Amino acid sequence: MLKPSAISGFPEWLPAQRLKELEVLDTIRRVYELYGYASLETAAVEKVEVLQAKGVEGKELYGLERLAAEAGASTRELALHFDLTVPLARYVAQNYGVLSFPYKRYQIQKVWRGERPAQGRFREFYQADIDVIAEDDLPLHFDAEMPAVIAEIFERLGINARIRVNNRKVLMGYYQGLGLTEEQIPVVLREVDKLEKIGRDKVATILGDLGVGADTVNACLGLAEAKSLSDLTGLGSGNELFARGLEELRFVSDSLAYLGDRVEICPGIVRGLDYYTGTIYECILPEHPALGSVCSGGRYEDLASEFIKRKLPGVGISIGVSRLLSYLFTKGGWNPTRSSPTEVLVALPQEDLRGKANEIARQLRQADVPAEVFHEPAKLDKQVRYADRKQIPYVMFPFTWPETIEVKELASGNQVTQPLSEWLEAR
RNA sequence: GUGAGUAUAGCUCAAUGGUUAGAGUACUGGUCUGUGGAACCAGGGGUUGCCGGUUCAAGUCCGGUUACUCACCCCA
Repeated sequence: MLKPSAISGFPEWLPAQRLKELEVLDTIRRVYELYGYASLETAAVEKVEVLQAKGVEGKELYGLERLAAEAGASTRELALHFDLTVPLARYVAQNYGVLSFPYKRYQIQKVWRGERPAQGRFREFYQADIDVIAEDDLPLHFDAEMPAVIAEIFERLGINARIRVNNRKVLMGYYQGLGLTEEQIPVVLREVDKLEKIGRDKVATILGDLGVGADTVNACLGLAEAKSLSDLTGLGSGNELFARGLEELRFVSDSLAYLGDRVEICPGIVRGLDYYTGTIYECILPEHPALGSVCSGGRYEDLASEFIKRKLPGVGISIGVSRLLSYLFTKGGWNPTRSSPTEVLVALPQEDLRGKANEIARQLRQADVPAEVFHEPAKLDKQVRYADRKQIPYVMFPFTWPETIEVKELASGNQVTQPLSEWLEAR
């Protein structure tokens, strides 16, 4: 017999958790659509050359091949997508002629990454992306829309989250103004990004070891520790890029003022992917910052230059749904108990009541109430216990059908006898 | 990729190198054939991850291997 075992990094939820996951996915989808984004689903598989077009390392990718592939056949052509942005770029380039721009799409799919799994970090997980792609110019309007959408989703889900916004131009301009070279900037950025995690002193030491002068180190940390727009005025040594970034950041900040402290301007955040060129986002849970970002994204100047000779700027953001759920299930106090969508269990006390039980269930379903009939005549305690275990809220008994129905509400233990139509109305 | 740890019943874990590997929990049945959560009783459930070695004797010691977990790196 094969031993069943979990594959590390490939999460599988229990029924109650999956139900919750669907709720979350539905909420995300609903809000995305409320803002006018259209759904896109792309193939799980892309050509390796497409996936690597934006400089992704091969070791992150899971290749795809037939187990019984003929000897000599090339087996390194296809791989599972590791994010949803690269497939989007390919798709937009391919369908450029028939899409209307700005193209607003959402995409909720699993992605795969060949990483070592850890708390909140998976090899297979859901991402829920939205992006807007424009031709030539993309108004800043959309940079401000991203956090608005995300904030609304978190609000509907009852999750306390903090969306942080920064701008790559601010970072690049600032560091250029300090006289750092093109080679130094990415390295310095990566270290500065650890400020919150390892503390000011350690970052200063590391930067010093990289050959950055003491004054410059202080200046780097000065930007990273800025907490608001006003902390930035007077900085930047007159650098033009910095000034433009600041302008953009101000526009976004002003547009999102109504969200209060759910969105904060945070010049310390960096984001890993280097194709971001303007606004960048990340999103943390204040109650568990160690989990890392549960949602991030940014603006890029040119989505699909590898695939098409058109300038297609975009801005997008992606929710790490699996990471978010893993947190909510373990530390976030979400302990879903409902393990079935059934709202009413129709009891089947004896075989000769089967017709009545089936009819009750049919009428419930017609009224859009998920209902199931117990699968065999059995003692009623067993049937009620079944409903209890699955947290099915109601059990109906068919004895008095069709005039009335006996309904037991499990949470309270109360039982009433009334016509089904009355029960449906009161619901 | 680097470092450390763990592996025994479906799950959580016991068992000094020594009889037939136990407990809690979960499951099934009963006490209780018109109604859940409790209690009590009974029952089923194991190639101790895998391969090899040491020993009269290995769940236990040693080597290897695989998987999993945690931290780092990085990211959603």
